[in-house]
Amino acid sequence: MRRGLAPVIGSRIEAVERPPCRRRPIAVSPRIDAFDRRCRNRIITQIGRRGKRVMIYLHDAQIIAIEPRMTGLVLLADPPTEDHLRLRLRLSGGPHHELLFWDRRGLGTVRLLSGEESVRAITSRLGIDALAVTPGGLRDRLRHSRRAVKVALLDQTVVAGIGNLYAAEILFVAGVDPRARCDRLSQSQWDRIASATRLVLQEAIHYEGSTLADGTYRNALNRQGSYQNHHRVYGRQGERCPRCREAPIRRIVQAQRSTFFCAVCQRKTGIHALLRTVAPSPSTRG
DNA sequence: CATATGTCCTGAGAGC
DNA sequence: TGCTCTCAGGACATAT
Repeated sequence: MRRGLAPVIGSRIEAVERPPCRRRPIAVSPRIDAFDRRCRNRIITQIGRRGKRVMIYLHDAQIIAIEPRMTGLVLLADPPTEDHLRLRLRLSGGPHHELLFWDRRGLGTVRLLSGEESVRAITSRLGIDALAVTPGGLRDRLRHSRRAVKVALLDQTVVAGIGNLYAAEILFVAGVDPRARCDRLSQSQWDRIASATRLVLQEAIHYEGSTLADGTYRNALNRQGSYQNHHRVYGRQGERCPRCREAPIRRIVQAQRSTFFCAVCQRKTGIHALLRTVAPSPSTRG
């Protein structure tokens, strides 16, 4: 999302409005009239990101913080439907005349922050950024936690930026059982989790995200991502594991969220986990 | 303090 | 066909 918004750097905000929407009005703060007044005639100087939040920096040190949550989209193109259009920033002086926030389920939020202090207030609870995780950073924070590692990876105060889909993919690539307690993980497992986190997220960014069966996720130009075609385990319960090509991918529920994994390739301990670190097995089949 | 649960929301799909 | 029910999961508030 952040990358897709780069074209509006340098544009001027002419107005902020809430389009007519039959659904519940979006949660904006401050209220829309103050939001509009404080944004008018400001120049967008940079687009940033803190965890999963998109940050639009204005020239007077204000910042628009967008939290898309499940179904929120930030768009420079026409939205999928007019019905769920929640917020419109009218722009001038650049290639796009509007920046939209569209949200089918309406869980997302948009906040206007004044300066670094309020940014800190809103982001101070975020952990290390997912694209910058280190094995030591993860281990220091979680080595005494009794939680299942998959649940801990979803905690944004531990690592900021991993969602449910990516937690499953990361642990599969790392070869770690999602049910394993954090306080039972070895240094080598933390190493693999950290590198798998960076690998999976960089892949996902390369393919512009995952547009799942509900078709919701789109980039800033309303185009689908293609990372769903590269998912190793997410949503693939019952299919054979892409690594061992034998065991079926299993679906379980942890903390009210679906988890997908291979019970053979993601064992807590044992010879399989040890062998895996030595040589990533080439398939002898197929 | 650490961890778990309830809450919000809409559309899709199941079951009858 | 149309109704009711369940589920998906982000972050935060509240409970244990």
